[in-house]
Amino acid sequence: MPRSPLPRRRATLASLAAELNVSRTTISNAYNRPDQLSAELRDRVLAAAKRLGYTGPDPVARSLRTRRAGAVGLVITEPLTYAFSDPAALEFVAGLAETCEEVGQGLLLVAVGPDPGGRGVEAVNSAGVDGFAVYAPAADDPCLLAAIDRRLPVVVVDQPRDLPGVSWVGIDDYRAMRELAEHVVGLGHTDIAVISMRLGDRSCDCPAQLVAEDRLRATEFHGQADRISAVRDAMADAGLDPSGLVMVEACRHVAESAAAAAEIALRANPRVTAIMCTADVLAIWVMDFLRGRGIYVPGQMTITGFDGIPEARNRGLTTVAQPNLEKGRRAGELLHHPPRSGQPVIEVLPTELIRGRTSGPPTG
Amino acid sequence: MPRSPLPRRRATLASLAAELNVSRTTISNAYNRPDQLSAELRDRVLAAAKRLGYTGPDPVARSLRTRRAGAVGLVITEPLTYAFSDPAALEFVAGLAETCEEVGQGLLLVAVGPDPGGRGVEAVNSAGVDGFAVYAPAADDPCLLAAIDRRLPVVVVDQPRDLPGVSWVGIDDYRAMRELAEHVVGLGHTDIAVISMRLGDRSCDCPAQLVAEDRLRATEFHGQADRISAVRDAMADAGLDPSGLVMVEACRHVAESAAAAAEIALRANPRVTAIMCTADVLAIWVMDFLRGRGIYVPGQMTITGFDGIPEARNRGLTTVAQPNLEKGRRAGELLHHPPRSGQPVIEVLPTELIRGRTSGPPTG
DNA sequence: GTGAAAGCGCTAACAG
DNA sequence: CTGTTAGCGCTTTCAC
Repeated sequence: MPRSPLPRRRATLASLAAELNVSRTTISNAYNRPDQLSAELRDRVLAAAKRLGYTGPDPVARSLRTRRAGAVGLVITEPLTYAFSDPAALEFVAGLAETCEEVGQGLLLVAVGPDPGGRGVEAVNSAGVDGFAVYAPAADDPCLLAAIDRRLPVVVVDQPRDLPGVSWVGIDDYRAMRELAEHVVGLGHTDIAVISMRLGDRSCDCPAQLVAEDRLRATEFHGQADRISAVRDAMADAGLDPSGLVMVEACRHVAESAAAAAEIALRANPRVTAIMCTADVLAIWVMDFLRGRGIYVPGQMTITGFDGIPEARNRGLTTVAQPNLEKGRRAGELLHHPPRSGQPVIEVLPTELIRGRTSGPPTG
Repeated sequence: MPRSPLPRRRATLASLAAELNVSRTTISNAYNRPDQLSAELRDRVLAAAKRLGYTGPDPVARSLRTRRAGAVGLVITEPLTYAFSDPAALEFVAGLAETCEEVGQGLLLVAVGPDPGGRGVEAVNSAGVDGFAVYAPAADDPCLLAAIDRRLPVVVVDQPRDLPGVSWVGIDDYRAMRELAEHVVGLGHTDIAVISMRLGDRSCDCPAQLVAEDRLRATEFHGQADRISAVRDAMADAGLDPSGLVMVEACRHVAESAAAAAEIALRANPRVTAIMCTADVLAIWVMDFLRGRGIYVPGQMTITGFDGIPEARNRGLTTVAQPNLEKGRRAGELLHHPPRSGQPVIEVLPTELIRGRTSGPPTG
């Protein structure tokens, strides 16, 4: 038998079989069913593999054959840089990653990119995965639709909630924000502003803007809308005029946008004594902005957040905590062990009101 | 032609071709080479695809055929939860992710898990990727070796640096830390401690421990060792006895471990006036610990970090900043466009000493 | 225990 | 512009 010192071409299962004069099945078994062949033969196979630089069955070919990719996909419809700047999102990813680690699956970050329409869909369609988690997309996001079309297990996180036949993991946004708003209203605030994340597509080119009634009604970000509605309802229930609520959206997920939103809110109604943000990062950015303006929290301004990220706790932010890590874990479990029934699962996680040091009664 | 209302089986390229009475090539072309067929035919194909629920060529089969997976793998040899708790690592990931986004590649987080020997290697071997970035592994980490054995483009990040034939991206740990140490020594400190990340495998069950001379020499974490050596050399050059340097390793990547390390350092030499940490997170945890002990920084204790994470800047930490995001970007570029020569690339990124508010002269 | 046969779903020449 | 021909590297019955 001629000895090939350095195989030019990558070794394959077939070439190994040829080298050893055994069938391909035997090589396959050596890797996948060690009990199906003698230990001695197996050792010979493994030795030859090492000699030829064969590192085991090609993952792609195996996936094609077994129809299992060994990874789940995570679709985040924001640019990854933004996503990575929100600890809440990060905690979710960590939770999801943990479950992947536990079951030995990979986690594929699907590169959606800034242009969601074109390449994002393509990326979703060409992801070699066994299922998708889609993180808080707009209800009409093309990537979300593409993921669903792949007909793999999908779990939608946070929003939209009402997709037929699709599993969902999230919280009760309305109830959580309602409780928080009642706390704020209960403190005696009558002039309130709410600052939300963007409510429309990414085409908006201003950093922040006032939210008109119909924009709120038409938004594809139901979670954000629910949180805003909760504030209005809490006001109405307390006998305040909900139409007085100043609504501003921070169009981009950066500090400048949040600052601009705060500025707009204060300008829209200078008597505002409480700013409720729909995310802790927003609240923190707003607080930084206020500090620059010499406005004290909570003395002159009550600030609330949403999410319960570590930094919020450190800074004593009044907020609603949601179990972000657990959300990731639940999503992972749903993906790794899809319900046999094929029925979608709706999983509402608990939230907890945290009365911090950033909320207090309004000052005359 | 019988019309199948709801195809039981997932539609394939072949079934679409049969349905339309065209060849498989034509279908393939409709997706991959739109210019190779008439617009009219292409529309018919796409329409039929939609009708049959065909979302385009199966990514796995395509990968097998084209020999390109469309994703790069990121191997982090720490449990993902730890990795996600270090902003420096996160920035690296963000940079890498950005480049993936730009070229439309996926980013596969390879689930190494807590047990690196067994399943970790398996995970690396079964990752369907076109290349690996391996983040700061021990020089003898089995996953690192496995990644290299896959014979795909590999770029090692931070350490180990001297792997033959493997690209590397990182900084000059020795020089960076040397400069920082000279700053500290220059302030007049003579009793110095250094707290490093773990230097051995994960089997150590204490939260922190003193580092013996031979452990330092034998560690597989060359980057950490270089940083420690730099401190000693700076001391020696200033006429101090480097053997007086208290060396402690925080065995786990958590606050408790850092606190324990600080405690050990202070007990080993109560006259210590400067604690140099090999990571900003360590420094921050140590500062939190000191605050609890009522020890003021920098009045009673000088603290330095390493990495230049945002929180370090916010807190005025004296540290060495390294371009973490850029590191991720460079790694990504190397993976997406491997040098045609096949020659490995060694990329040393610049660092910058940041004199913050946590270092000052020692108090008598 | 081991081997032979039959594809998984797709793309890349190369003819027409 | 369209079709034919050959696999990519592997797993999996099913016989032997």
